[in-house]
Amino acid sequence: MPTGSYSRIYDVVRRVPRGRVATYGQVARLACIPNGARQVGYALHALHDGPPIPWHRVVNALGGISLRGESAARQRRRLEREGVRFDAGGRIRLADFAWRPRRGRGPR
DNA sequence: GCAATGACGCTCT
DNA sequence: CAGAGCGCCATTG
Repeated sequence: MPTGSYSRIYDVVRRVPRGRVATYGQVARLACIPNGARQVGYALHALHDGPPIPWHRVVNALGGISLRGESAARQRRRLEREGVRFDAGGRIRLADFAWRPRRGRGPR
């Protein structure tokens, strides 16, 4: 484990409900890390395996998959299996599938 | 400790 | 609408 900072990111990603997606920037913000979108991607990459985190529900701000090669195809596959639809451009319509968490969500 | 890298985001062209 | 450039911050060599 690199640092405890990632725990916060994992905690947020774990809250993303099935059939919905969150953007890297959104996760970063929810994890109290403004402008930390890259760190979210970095954290998920380090996720090699172990904790049951729905990393595949995290996409970029354009609603597309930032991964390359087989990894991207695999993520898309999983999302489609959850009901997430992709358009002809391989992008998700965030207006319909973006996760809308309720602020705070914890106490209060 | 500095330089380079990266599963990003926003703005301009 | 698509592509390129710059900024952001943590991890790694």
